[in-house]
Amino acid sequence: MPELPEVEATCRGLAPVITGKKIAAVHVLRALVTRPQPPARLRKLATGRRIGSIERRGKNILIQLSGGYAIRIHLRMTGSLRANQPISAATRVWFELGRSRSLVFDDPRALGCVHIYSTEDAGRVLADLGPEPLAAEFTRERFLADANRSRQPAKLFLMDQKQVAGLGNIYAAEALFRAGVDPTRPMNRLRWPRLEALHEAIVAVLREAVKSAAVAYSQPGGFQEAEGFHPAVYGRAGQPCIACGRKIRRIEQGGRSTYYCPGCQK
DNA sequence: AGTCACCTGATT
DNA sequence: AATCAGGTGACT
Repeated sequence: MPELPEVEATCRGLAPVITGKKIAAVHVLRALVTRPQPPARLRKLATGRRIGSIERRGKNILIQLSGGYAIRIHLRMTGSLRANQPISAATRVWFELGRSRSLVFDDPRALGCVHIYSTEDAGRVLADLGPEPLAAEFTRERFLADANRSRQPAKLFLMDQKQVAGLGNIYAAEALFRAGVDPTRPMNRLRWPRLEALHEAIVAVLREAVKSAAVAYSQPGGFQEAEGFHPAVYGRAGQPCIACGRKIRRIEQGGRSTYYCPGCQK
């Protein structure tokens, strides 16, 4: 599930709950998720430190700790991070925060990861990420310049974390639909009005999604059903386009599904 | 630039 | 039994 909006909602939801808490103990139930770092490293380096902040960078979660260390968590496809939840079969790592408080990383597929770095190393690890689409650095000018430099198909460009940080399969497809851009179109062949529309669509789609994700995250069950976000194209192959009525198509790009409207996206 | 491997669970 | 999944890094 998690793309930028869900990760953002996770951080916002957790910040007031875990900031300032001290990590009393670390339990790594699945060594897989700390790989290639040994689980003992996380245990040793995190235990006893205090949580200074929790922030998002792209789809990464960064938990800054006292003493110049940071935990980086990536939820990948099926990870989730919640406070004061009972551990389950899907729990891979959990942190005791004292007074029976906890921070629990669940991930049924175990594709996600939990690493600990010195603050400088954390910076290096995240250095390759492109601009934050919801920050001031994501200007039209920068987007235009980056687009002109790339021959990638538009959908793959949007999902490339080095180009824009945080978009995944759903919101990339939704932004392209909203801007009327053919997902297979090479980025450097897009011209100004369309490119500006795409820039705006990215920001608008993500802003809306962050709002509904924040609501969904505050629900007891997590993100699950309570979602207020209804995709216009994602997952709707064969169904009529909400704008023109033509059938939504599904194609494959980079080994993943792309959904788009052949009428609206040229 | 394209394909695969990493994992597991849900759906066909 | 086979296919699919909202992500990414390491291969060719």
